Amino acid sequence: MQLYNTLTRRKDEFVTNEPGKVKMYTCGPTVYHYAHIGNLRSYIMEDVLEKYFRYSGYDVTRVMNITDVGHLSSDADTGEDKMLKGARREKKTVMEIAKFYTDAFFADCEKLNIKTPDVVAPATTCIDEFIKVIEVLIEKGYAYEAGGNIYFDTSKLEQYYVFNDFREEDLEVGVREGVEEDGNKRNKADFVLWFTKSKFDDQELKWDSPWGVGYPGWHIECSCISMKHLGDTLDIHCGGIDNAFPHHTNEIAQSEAYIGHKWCNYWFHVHHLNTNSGKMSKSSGEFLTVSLLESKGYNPLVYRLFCLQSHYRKSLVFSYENLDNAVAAYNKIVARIASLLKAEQGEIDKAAFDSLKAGFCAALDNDLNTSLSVTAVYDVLKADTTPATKIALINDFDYVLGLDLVKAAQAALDAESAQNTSDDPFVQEIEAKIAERADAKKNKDYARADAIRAELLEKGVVLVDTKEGTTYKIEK
RNA sequence: GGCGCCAUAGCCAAGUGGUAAGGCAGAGGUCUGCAAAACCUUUAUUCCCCAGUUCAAAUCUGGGUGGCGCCUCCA
Repeated sequence: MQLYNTLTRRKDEFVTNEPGKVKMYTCGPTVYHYAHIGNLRSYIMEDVLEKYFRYSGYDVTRVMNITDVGHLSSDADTGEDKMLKGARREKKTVMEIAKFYTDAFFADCEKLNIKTPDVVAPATTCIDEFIKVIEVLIEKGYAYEAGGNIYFDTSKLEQYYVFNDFREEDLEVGVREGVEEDGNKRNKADFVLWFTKSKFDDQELKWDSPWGVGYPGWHIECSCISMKHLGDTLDIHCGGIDNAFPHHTNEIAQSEAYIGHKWCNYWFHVHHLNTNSGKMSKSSGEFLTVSLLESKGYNPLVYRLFCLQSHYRKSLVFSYENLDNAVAAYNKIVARIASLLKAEQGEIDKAAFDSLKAGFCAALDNDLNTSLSVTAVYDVLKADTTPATKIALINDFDYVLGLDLVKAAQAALDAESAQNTSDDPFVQEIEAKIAERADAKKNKDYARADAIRAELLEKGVVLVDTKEGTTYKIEK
């Protein structure tokens, strides 16, 4: 499998440290608010990656952190902790906020068919590890104390800017509004490992440490959690592209300074979901959540398809027009599968199965080309082979795609057959109207027939005339 | 100011040297009392622009233009 590696800036053949085993780390959410669908794009693409590893036969161990402390809303110890800010907004404790939004995050993931990682570790459960690693970094001379905080000294590294050709003097500190430079730092790029001197005294979560009571910096958690659960080598580290610098750059700095050798070979970065006005973010602009899409009648899996139709390394523009495009595509695929399920199944054609599967794998082997993998589904639907073969293939692909295609088709068929036997008064009313319309049609009273059709449409019932009679669909 | 990514039809999008996949929308047709649905057919002489390399360029090189991201909150 070829994967684009941000570290080498090219597509590399994916080779694990230990044959057959993938150690995978994913930066998890900061649980101070709901995840928006842009955040979830990353988790969808990472889920596809993880599932494709498993589909390809790898034994995967995947770890994800939950940032429930230490994520300041700006550098230089001037910004509030995001968690604390959320807590204050909702008049709850930090831990209540963390619990609530962690649950909300995994509920969204479930709706999107995103598998929960093998290990999910909240930062607050690993404080001892953070302290241990920071102590070693100080011992080794990579970290220093200044103004009550512990900083990582980036000048001690041979190469700090691993993902970008930044030159320190070209970096503009405070390019963003509201960010001030921290005068305690020896070098521009240094970052805080442990805070004890916070400008706000009411920081809720604090722990004792050799440097005083305080709390960890944001970057240290991912390094420590990864090393705690996956050891001192990592095959692939995932996250949003905006985290490449500084977050992932700092992770590499800390981790490699601590363990003294190369840490992670592959860096997988998902690009952003944008709106017409630019990047979607929690702190500005539109706030689109899975629940909001559901309230507008969208199946969350349609959003998953929307993401899959693009490539993870391309920025994607969200619009309702584009999402509607995915709705139509999803419904059509499901309808075609439903008609396959109704047909005479036949035998599975092994040769056809293998060759269509090869096309699907070739797509994903090429830097996780999910757009082509969706095309592979269309190739199956169009192929000259038995329904049994097609359904087996789509089920097989859906392990990775996670679109519940056959399940949705089966549900549609079940709903159809339930209609015939339902004693729901609404259904009986529809049946009566259909019978009335059939009579009108027989008597060539088309005005009456059309009036009945319009009346039912008003109630969200769409009539479908077939040779066998009239069926209907109830639309949301 | 520095660094990076990207530009293919109305929209989404594949294609990394051999003559433009696929999907959605649209158009025409079959079916229908008419629709809808379904099915069939169809839709880019051309890939942001200008040079260059080559027998051959959407693809490689150089120079532009435009969009986006990062440069200490972000997935």
